[in-house]
Amino acid sequence: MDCNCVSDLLIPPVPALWTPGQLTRFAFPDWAYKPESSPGSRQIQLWHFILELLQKEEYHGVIAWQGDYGEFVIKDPDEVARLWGIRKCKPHMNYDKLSRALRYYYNKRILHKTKGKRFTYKFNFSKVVLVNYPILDMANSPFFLAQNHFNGGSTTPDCSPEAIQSLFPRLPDSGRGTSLFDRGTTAPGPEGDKLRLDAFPFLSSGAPCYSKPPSLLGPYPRNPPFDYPWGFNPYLPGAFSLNNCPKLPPGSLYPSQFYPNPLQSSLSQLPHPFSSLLPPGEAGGGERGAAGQTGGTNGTAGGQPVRLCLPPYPGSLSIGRTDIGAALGERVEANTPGTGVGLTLGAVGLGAGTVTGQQSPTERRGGGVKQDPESDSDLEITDLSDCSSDNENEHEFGIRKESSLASRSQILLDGKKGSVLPPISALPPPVSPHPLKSLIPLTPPPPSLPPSLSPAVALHDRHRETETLKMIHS
DNA sequence: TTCGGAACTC
DNA sequence: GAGTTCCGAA
Repeated sequence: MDCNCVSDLLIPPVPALWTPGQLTRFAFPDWAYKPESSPGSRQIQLWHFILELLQKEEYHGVIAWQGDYGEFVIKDPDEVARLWGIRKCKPHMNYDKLSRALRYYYNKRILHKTKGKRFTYKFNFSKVVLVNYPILDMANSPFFLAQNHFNGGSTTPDCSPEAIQSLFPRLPDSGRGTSLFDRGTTAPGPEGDKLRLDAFPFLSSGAPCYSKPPSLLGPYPRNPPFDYPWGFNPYLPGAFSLNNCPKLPPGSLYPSQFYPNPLQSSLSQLPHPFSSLLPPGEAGGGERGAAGQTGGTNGTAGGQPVRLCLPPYPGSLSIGRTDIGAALGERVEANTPGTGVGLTLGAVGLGAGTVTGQQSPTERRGGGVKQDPESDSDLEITDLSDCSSDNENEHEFGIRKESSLASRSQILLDGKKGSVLPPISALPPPVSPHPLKSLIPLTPPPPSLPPSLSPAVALHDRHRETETLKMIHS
């Protein structure tokens, strides 16, 4: 009898950038989570499954990103094995077998073990990328070589513009798409496939630019991995924001990415491919969006020069702010002259991990609450009653939905635990202060935009007023 | 706890 | 090919 337990399991792709409701610590390209990237969900590969779990907030108590970029820890090996067994209709799956399957990836260089850390593995995303999109020779890119543990990744990552550029042999010049490459309508063939930078949000993980990427979760330090001059802290909101990096409004505890509308409006200002981060129909949304689509003059309001606000990457990033910014700017400007781009923080995860005291898997086993029906991020674990053959213990497999909503409510609503949202100082650092992560124009928006629509604009105006007053006083 | 060989299934 | 299962070794 065929196993139908997961035959209908189709996990929708998730956006490359996370909304506040999708609190996660890393943003990986959506294809990395797509079950269709493997030959059918029924034959989902383990590493895809791992990514799925890692993606889902409700499983952060079971498996979660931790430590270096791409590194994850299996907090509950038995639970992960159980979920994997459910997925594969292998009721007798256990961690020993699961780990054997993970070890199977060692030789394939998709995973490797983090020595000295229990149940901790690390994705080799350069390999993963190659598996999915071999056209990107990332394995040979200095950008990724430095991250690659299999070629002596302890070397300082090469974050030079050339290294970064080596990842993107072709940059799009117009239009937007929904996949890794925009399929050029006028230029079929290799030149018609336009790489979407936004399909690689993980490039912004910071890992390639960090000798030691920021640690993320509970027991790990949350300070920036290195010191920044002038007290710059990339993990604070607005650290990369516009106009000499003014802070976000007081209520904005998180970078703009966590606010859908600001995100959209910000992205919509950007030239392609950054504007393509927005869903179709939204990229041009707002009064400032259209210019980005047309490669127009957005980002240069008032004729101000292009300015970039980049963190000074240490180590190999001797190029510092302006250099890499110029490199990026040049690339962007090649397509959209005069477009200013700035860099903002990567996604900050609020995850329900060790910080929030979420339910243990055992506790959640009794719950079975289907949470957030609107979310597309639920892992569809279905009954194994249809599982075939050796499922003599199939009664052990039930539908167990994790009630992450409850834990999320605790995070967000329980005043004792979080007071709506934890203070920014209590937040884990965002993972990716990398320039490619999210780019926001640094120049002020056109005056047509009511300040009420943009707290950042209001701040900017306030800042200008302050500057004016200072000038008057001086 | 981690590893890898070997046989095996699908 | 991609695991799964079993097992002994470190």
